[in-house]
Amino acid sequence: MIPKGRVSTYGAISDFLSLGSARMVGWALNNLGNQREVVPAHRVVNRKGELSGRMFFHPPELMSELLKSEGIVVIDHHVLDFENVFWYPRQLEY
DNA sequence: CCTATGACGCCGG
DNA sequence: GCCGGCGCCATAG
Repeated sequence: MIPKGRVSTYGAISDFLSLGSARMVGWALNNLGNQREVVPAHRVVNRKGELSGRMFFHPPELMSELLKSEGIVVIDHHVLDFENVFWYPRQLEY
């Protein structure tokens, strides 16, 4: 659900879905399997706006490339202007 | 069973 | 704001 041009965090998603642990979001993303195509995993960063999961992309630079193609500026593995780009999960948004 | 290890994050000092 | 400690929970060994 994360809109293009925005990013969310492991903690926010865990909180919204009441998963009990932000780690579970990382676990889920790592076990997407065939759903990799429909889940925008590249839009999930840690609470500091850092691309902590970049090593799971092939190649690793793909994560920042995807974000850049959506208008997000990434500098040194960090989302620029993170506070304003951050998106907290809601019901739906069009 | 028990320990260690994470795509993590809150809290206290 | 940084850092250590700890809670979190699925998995591997």
